[in-house]
Amino acid sequence: MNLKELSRRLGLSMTTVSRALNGYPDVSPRTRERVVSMARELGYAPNASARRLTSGRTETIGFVPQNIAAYYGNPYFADLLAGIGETLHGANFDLVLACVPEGEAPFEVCRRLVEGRRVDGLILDRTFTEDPRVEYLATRGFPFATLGRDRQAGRHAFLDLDGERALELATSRLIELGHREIAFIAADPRFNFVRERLAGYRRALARAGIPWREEHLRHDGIGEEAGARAARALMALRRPPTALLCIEDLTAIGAMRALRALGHRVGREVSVIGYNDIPLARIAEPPLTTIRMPIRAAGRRLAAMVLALVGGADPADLQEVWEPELVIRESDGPPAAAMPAADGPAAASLSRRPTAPR
Amino acid sequence: MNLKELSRRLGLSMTTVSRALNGYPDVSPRTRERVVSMARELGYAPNASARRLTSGRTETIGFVPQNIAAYYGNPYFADLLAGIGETLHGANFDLVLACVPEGEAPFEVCRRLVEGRRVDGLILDRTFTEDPRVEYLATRGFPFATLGRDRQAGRHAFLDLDGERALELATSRLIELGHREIAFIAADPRFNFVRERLAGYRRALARAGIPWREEHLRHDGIGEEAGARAARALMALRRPPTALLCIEDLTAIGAMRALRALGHRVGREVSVIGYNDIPLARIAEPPLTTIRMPIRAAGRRLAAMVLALVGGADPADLQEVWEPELVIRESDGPPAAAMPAADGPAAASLSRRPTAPR
DNA sequence: TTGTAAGCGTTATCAC
DNA sequence: GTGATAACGCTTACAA
Repeated sequence: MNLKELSRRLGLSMTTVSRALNGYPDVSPRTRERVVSMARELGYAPNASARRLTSGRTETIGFVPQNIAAYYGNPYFADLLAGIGETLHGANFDLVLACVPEGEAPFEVCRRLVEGRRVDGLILDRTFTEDPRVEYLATRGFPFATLGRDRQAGRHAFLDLDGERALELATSRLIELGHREIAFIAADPRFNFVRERLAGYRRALARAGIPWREEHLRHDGIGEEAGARAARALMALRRPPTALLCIEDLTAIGAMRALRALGHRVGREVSVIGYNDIPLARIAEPPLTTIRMPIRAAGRRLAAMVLALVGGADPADLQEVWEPELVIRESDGPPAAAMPAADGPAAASLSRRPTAPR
Repeated sequence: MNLKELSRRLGLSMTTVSRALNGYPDVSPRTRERVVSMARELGYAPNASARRLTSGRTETIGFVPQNIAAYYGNPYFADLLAGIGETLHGANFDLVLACVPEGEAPFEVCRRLVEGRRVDGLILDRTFTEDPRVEYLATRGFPFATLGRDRQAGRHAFLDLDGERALELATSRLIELGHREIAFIAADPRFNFVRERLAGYRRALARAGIPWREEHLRHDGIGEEAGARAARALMALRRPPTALLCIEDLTAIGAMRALRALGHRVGREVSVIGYNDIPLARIAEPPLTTIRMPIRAAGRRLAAMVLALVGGADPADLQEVWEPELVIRESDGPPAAAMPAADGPAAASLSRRPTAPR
């Protein structure tokens, strides 16, 4: 069933039927009613390809992750997509998910979508500081929004949870608790979100006059295994840290497991702070102190931004930075040396590797 | 830049250019070379909508989850999508992700995709025993594959990890270890995967002559919180179970946390078995005994199936059941009453609520 | 080997 | 209000 056939049966022209169906004003109420009911009866649905070809709009938005492998096992992904998808669905837009296979350039995938006119707009996640995707799209003036800022951020829509501020918050808290040996388990520093958070970490250290130590910075990656590995390496240092900041909750959970296996009581001798506040964080042992990232809401907002861009909005009006919030649970506390019954001055003392019970 | 313009510049007809670009044999090597290099130079890329309209093929596959909310916080989702996306990408197909918002019928979403001719095929996950999506698609003869079987399974392509067999395996193992009070933390029984696994659980119990107890079956849901809640409820029973089978790893992880909080040592007094073998399972405390689900490979296979269907394959030839594998780690063991130093006969004794240390 | 021309199913621009 | 008719950009018989 197509427009032609439908209008033939109605004894009307395609024009009139099309207008009736698309809610144009210049059609008589009676005609519209006839058309609509007949269309329903015959199960008419317009052919999306034809409509797209004619109108020039695809009513489709693409999502291009940096590398989908990076999301393996990460609960964060479903929530982000759910938020995006929900909003697009409400606008009658489709969501195309571009899965960039290992070894292929995400940039090429973007290009395929843009040049083939397969999408009206794009959403990018986990951008690199120098990101060919961003460069390509920004130069072309193509509508897109990123989760997180990058070097080109002035030229496009973005939504960012202020990662620098977040890590400043987390680091400062640890410092206030009395920690001076604070490590950071990060990931590939090409990621903007890694770079940003790192900056916050270093700034907080600097402000407190704590020297920054190279060996306290790890780039193992995001997963639990990476977190565990990094934690083991850190605790094996001659001067092991008393607190571990982690790039994500999953990383923190891995780190906590490793710490426990080494006999440390997390939240007592060693503090751990995560990032994102995934559901698992609340239920972790001990419950994880972390930065809250309203990821589903972020997905919704990103989708709304791209829809606005497609509707002609100015990217400059679509640049948001959300304030981070530190959710304090039980995985952090004063360092062992600063505990009530401890000897010596609290904050400035060197940390010692505690010999935990059990 | 479009075909018309490109052919004008080349001094060739659109036909010839189209053929040269699409690799048809009846075009001279010299011409093809000229065409290809000029196309590249001018950055020509065919308009997907136009091609779709003409060819009648969209080169797009849709994925319609039952309810995306059910995946919140579930790492399983990213892996499944990655597998699907990878394979589709290799075939130059797009992946449309349909996010069904809360309260809306997934069936309607399917219909929109099918009737608007937005996709050539569909992949469904987490089907219900009576699933309007399946009914609709199967009746229409539309190409689609499901992850898991359902009542209509004879009529469509599917891939299923044998959940019944899997739970038989897991349950039998617990029985062999000496357990007789074995609970099952399940989820909404409308899900086929829940029903199947439940059947395996009951069959194994029946074969061992263990009476099936209603109060040992829970339908709390999949997340960690649900698992924790169910575990607490079960352990509060007058005759608490000595072993907990869980519908997914996340459920099991939640249950283990709750058990520990109650003072039980998981793998000693109480056994727990999960399902899926997500990355977290290996690193859980204790490492979780579970059913291995090669979810990314499943995604790949599902995509390949739909591609085959679109290419004209017979659904009857695309029905696979994969053998489950039990990954034994440390979350299961003999029941407390059957431990070496225990009194009385091993297997048949009533379990007692152990009073754990710490 | 190459070209002509007829669609594909819409929407949009005109007249009437 | 309604109806011809021309795009939209491509593929593909059919001719040459």
